Amino acid sequence: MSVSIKDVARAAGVSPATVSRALGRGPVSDELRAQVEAAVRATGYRPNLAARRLRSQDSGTIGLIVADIRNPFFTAVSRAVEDSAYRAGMRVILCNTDEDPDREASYLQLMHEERVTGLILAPTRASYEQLPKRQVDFPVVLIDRAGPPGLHDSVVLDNREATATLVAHLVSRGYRQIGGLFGNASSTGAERREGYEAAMRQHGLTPDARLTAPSSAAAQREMQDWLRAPQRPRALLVSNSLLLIGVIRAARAAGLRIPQDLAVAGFDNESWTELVEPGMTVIEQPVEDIGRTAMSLLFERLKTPGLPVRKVVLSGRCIVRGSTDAA
Amino acid sequence: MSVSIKDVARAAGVSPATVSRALGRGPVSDELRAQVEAAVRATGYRPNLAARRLRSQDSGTIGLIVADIRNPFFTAVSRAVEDSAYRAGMRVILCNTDEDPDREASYLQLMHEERVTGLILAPTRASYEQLPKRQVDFPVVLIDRAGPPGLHDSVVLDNREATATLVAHLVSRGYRQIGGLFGNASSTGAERREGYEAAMRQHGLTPDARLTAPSSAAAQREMQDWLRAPQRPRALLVSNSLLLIGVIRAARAAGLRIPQDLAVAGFDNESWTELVEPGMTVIEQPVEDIGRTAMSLLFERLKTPGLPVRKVVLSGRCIVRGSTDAA
DNA sequence: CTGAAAGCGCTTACAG
DNA sequence: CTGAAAGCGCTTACAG
Repeated sequence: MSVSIKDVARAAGVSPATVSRALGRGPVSDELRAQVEAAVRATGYRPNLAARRLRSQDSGTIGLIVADIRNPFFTAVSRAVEDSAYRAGMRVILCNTDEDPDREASYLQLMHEERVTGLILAPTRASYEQLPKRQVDFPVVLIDRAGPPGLHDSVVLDNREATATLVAHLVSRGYRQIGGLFGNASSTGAERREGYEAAMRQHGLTPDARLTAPSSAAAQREMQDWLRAPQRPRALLVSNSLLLIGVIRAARAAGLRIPQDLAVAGFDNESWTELVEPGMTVIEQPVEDIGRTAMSLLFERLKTPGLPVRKVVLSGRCIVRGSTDAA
Repeated sequence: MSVSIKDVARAAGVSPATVSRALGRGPVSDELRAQVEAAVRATGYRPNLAARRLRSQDSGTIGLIVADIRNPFFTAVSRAVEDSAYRAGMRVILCNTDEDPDREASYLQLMHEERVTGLILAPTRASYEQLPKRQVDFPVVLIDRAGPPGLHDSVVLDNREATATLVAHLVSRGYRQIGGLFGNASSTGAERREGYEAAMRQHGLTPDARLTAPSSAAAQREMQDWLRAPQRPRALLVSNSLLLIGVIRAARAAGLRIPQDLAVAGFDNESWTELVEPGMTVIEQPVEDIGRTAMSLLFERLKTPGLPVRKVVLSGRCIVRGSTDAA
């Protein structure tokens, strides 16, 4: 069937061991190396990674489990992770849980079966309590969502700071009836909600938070009635860009203009948030940094397993646009 | 280190072969099966996929090489492919070329080293001529972009029909100076350009096509001068959603209102194309179908290698919105 | 620097 | 139905 290292060895007139060394970093004379390289070209040989991994006991693979690849935040983080891995000569296995704990559990199992070198994980909210119980044979770095303290390295946004910034911004623009819409499937939604509520109280205002399944459609449904209620919010803080789409749709369906009738502030600086009139005020997350930092934490832990658990908290950047400026 | 099948065998009081059979589809008595399952639980055993693949000569893996995972079209197709694969009990290796032929070549090599069962590929334009020369050990299905005729199965959009539809729509709205902006990195961009030019001539109009690197920023740069030229187009056909973002930005920078000063029609029904005022007229691609069909073609070819080469051409759906309605 | 040999963890004919 | 044995394609001590 496929060309093996033995075929190359035969063609080069050397032993399989020498072929292996010539392709890797082993000591081989220039003469034999040239013969091997010629034989590789002649035979079209490609090493079998399954065999290599089995023998070397090193998968050379990083696992990456994200919650929703449709969320551009995770797409961007994935790209950063893959770039880092590629540079380090490692492969990435990307899996998408869709916020489903069962799928997450099955992917976690897959990571073991693949014997990954390390794992970068955005855990579903339901898996939070499971994390300490689950024994893993490889280092784990949590992204976007922190787990139980002191368990795994993590890199997250400063959600408290970000929500405080948005609330302060809205208050400074004169808004007082500020509602909040948060995803119910992640600790991130929960943290942003807490940050929002704390900030509201600090300003002497009454928080008015709602939770929704993390999709545009669910968010739109949740907003439908709320925006038509007499006590509807005049401004809205929305915890991610998928929900934001639903909010905008609901506002339009209810005949509410942004920002005149309803101010809106969200998360993630997607291209479209600038294009949709009057421009959306958002917290921009340092997506590249999150991915890169996660890989750094992973590599450092692989090198020095005894390191204390580290939590890296990154700041977002508030981009003010027309959606919060009723003037 | 890790628990192996021998450890499970010892714990269950059976041979490794029996453990293997109990975990697979082999014939095992209910009694021994129960013992094995208990031993698996007790030991926390996870099969080593590298070993399994090496021995069984079956990677159980589908390769998926896309051109740009930031393009939501490919994100959506990827999800469909992964769903199909998951249901078939297969894994997917997702790689992203960023339209770089070198990266594509290196990923193609990776696919060989992983001994993938089959490959789904959106080839870069530069690789088009290489395709026939490249010998592959597994079936390949091309998506989004067809290769040389008769070489590989493929599933593509009917680009000619789609562009004809858009041109006819614009003409029916009274536009005659209709320009076209197309990506220069893919055969898709080229096909849409040809379709556009043919349709323009059919309507007795002069085509005015420009090419650009496939990013929002490049598109914006390309449009900058064009939109300020005296002979600027009054309507614009844009070949994907990334370019569309650049076009909208450039139009705004030039102070042109959509659609009053410039009508715009594009591809891919992203959420934001509805939200950005006055709504973008687009061709919606059947992304789910594309992914699913690609997997079907692959599985059918694996089952029946002798099948003739098939090209599945799917129709897009034209969604008319305000961006082409200056009325 | 080079080769012969062992072995990574599985699966699968081969006997029974 | 079950087990002993061979072997998938590599890499890596071990000798020389």
